[in-house]
Amino acid sequence: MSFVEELRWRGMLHDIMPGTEELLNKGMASGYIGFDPTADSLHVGSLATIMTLIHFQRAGHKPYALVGGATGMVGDPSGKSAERSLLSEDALAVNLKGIQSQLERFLDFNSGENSAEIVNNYDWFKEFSFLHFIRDVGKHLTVNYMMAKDSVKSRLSGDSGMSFTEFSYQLIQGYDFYYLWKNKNCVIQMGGSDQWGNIVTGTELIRRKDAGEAYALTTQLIKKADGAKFGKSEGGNIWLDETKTSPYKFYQFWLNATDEDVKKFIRIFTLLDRETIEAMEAEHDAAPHQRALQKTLAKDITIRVHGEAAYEKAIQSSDFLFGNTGIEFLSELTNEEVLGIFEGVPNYTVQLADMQQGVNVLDLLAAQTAVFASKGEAKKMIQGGGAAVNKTKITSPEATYTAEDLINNKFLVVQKGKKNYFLIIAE
RNA sequence: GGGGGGAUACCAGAGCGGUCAAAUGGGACGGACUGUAAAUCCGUUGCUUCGGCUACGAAGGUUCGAAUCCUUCUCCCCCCA
Repeated sequence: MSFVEELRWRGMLHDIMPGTEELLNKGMASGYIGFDPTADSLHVGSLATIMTLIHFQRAGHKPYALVGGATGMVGDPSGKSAERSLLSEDALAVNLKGIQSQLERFLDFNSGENSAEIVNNYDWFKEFSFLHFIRDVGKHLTVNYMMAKDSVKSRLSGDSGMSFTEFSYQLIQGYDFYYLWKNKNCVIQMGGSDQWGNIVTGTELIRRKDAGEAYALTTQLIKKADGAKFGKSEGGNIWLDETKTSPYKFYQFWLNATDEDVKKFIRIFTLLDRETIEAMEAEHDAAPHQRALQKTLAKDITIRVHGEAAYEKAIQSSDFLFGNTGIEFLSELTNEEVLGIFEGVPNYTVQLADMQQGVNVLDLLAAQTAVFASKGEAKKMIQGGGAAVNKTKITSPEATYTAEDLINNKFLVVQKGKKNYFLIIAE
């Protein structure tokens, strides 16, 4: 199946420039996607564009992943309603490194002529002087053209204005495309649908500067069925970096996808073929409570991002935390095994001596640990029946816990709501 | 340069001298139901040693008492030139 057909049935395709499909069907082509170094890790939102690159390579084309060492210094105004603050160059360097090492996990860098490559646009911008840039690049595009872009238009009509720096962003990204086209024979740029304007500036530059042909393709922005932004959970982003989002939490994020979303996600985020997915959907509809789709989705992505071992651990933790296993189960484990199960679950340390004296729940959960932000919140939550210790609901804000309650004389398992677990370690 | 309007909790937005820790809606969080779904319903949404304390753009002032009135400042919007 061709690359474009693949994206199409998976529901990933958003927009494609005429001629793109024909070109790709003629044989191997090179294409790229840029990644913004706005943080030191990619998140699940970037995963969709990574999948695009993976499909691109699997279809026999040569993928380039561009990390934006130069563009990151300017800041993409697309989708932003206000001027962004600039990242320091130090922070940028850290971010670039983090993102680059993550990208390396997903693509095949050893597959002959269509091996993936990672490039950094800082490499061709660092020696490019401002004067040469405005002569060689800026001269080819009119301000009128640049102002017609949505990302610029919306800012000009808004209240916050737009700096020259951000206005010029599209030229920088446009030149990236030109550079890769010229030097790496890169004929297509891909990206999320919000990147269409920037990408087309590139094809336009290539046309006007060298009368060359280049192509563009964008993918659907992922939204949840209820319209909410994809990739957030309990107030935080879901990152690919295991120190920012533990594999357990990562696994849980996918496992909790709604029935409606999961059918979309499994097409976008896994490489399973159409027959397999459709068969699985039928199975899911017959027994939705088994959540076969969610489990498959979560497994597939967790393994791809964090590896088999991390997945096994996530399963083990999930089985204990959400399965029928009673709290007694923990007493049969060694301390190391308990810690293993709770790896990725936030934990706090308290004094064993205090526990021997007995500690009031509010002090325990809001003062000695940060399970709750304040005693008031803890109190309300307990009164609302939303907190539990060792899988047993806390009945009153006056309750006291002692060393007697510790499992293995060391652990206390705390739940805030049904899904948020905390481990308290007494030592 | 002249004239007018505005700034309230995560967001939107009421309140215009005491009954205001501040209506209402959204969001977020929790509970029930369930499948660790969706929908629905219910509850919570400043801190507290529960005596109070800090809060309505900032700083002062009037008053027994201010989110509400006055002064100055900062920022935003609109109209005229």
